[in-house]
Amino acid sequence: MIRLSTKGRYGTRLMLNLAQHHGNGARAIILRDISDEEGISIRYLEQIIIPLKINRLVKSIRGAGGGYILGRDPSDIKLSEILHALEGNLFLVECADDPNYCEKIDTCPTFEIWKGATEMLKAYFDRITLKDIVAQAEKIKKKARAKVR
Amino acid sequence: MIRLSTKGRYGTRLMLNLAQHHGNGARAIILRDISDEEGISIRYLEQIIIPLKINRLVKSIRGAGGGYILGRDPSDIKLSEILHALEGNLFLVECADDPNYCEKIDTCPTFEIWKGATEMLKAYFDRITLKDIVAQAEKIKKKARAKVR
DNA sequence: GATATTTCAACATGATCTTATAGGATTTAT
DNA sequence: ATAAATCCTATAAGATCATGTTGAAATATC
Repeated sequence: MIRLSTKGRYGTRLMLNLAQHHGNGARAIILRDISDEEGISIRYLEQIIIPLKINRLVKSIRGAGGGYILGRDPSDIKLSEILHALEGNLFLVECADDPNYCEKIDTCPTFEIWKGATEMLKAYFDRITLKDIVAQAEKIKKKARAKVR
Repeated sequence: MIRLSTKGRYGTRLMLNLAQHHGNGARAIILRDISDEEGISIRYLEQIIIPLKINRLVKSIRGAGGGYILGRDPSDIKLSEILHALEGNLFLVECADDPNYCEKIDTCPTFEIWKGATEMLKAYFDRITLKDIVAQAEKIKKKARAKVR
């Protein structure tokens, strides 16, 4: 299967949630709230946020009144960075990542194909920032409200 | 991880191998030979070839002297078809495939992003035929020979 | 200083998927 | 009849996914 893992999907929603609460001195967000809003267990969120913290995409504030905030402005965080932190690298095949993975790499007719697909995917996720996703969310919300009226 | 499974990779090499032996009344290829050439166990190849057979990308000939041949001409077999047979759908996320997978789908700001990536991947694999991969393999072989001289 | 809140860390567990191997049944050319 | 193949089913190791448990460390607030 070519499938984005739950880590990547849940982590993106986690970051989106933080981005939506981001801005002018807003307080830190606790995982409990994200868990409730996104329907993901706290335990799993705790695991997912570790690589995001290591890659400085989020900052943690310990103790009472603590929580998490974005490490940078949403306009400065690319989706490719989020996925890279969570999924390791985005390579579709092992051999595009590790040259020693397969000794046939120099004569493999399929190598270039997988590599090309990988680069295309990466470029796609490079073009999308957290700010874009927040805007997309706003758009959807507006549409939903318009429908109700 | 976004990763192509071994089924997809091995299956593509299997099909490439058949394509390289394809043409004017060539006899059927047995898995034993593909196993030796590609370094993949026969038992595993047997499993991989089942969906290829179901999707009529290969034809099987049972009994002694039997083996496998391509179901159609290499120029008429798209890589996307091979991967679709082996990987189910190429959808990067479950929800792009199954509308009932997640009830938030209508309001999910990330849905369109994953869907877009999926469509881009599919279009990429749609443009590549088995014939193209055979040509690529020829090119690599020529280069290797030139190097030796 | 005591308490409550929250992150942080190290495991453990079960479910499911992926990867790979194995044994034997069936079909067919010779 | 025999040998050469595909075909079918089972199974096991390992990885991933998701939750749970226990508790330590940090910090705001009373």
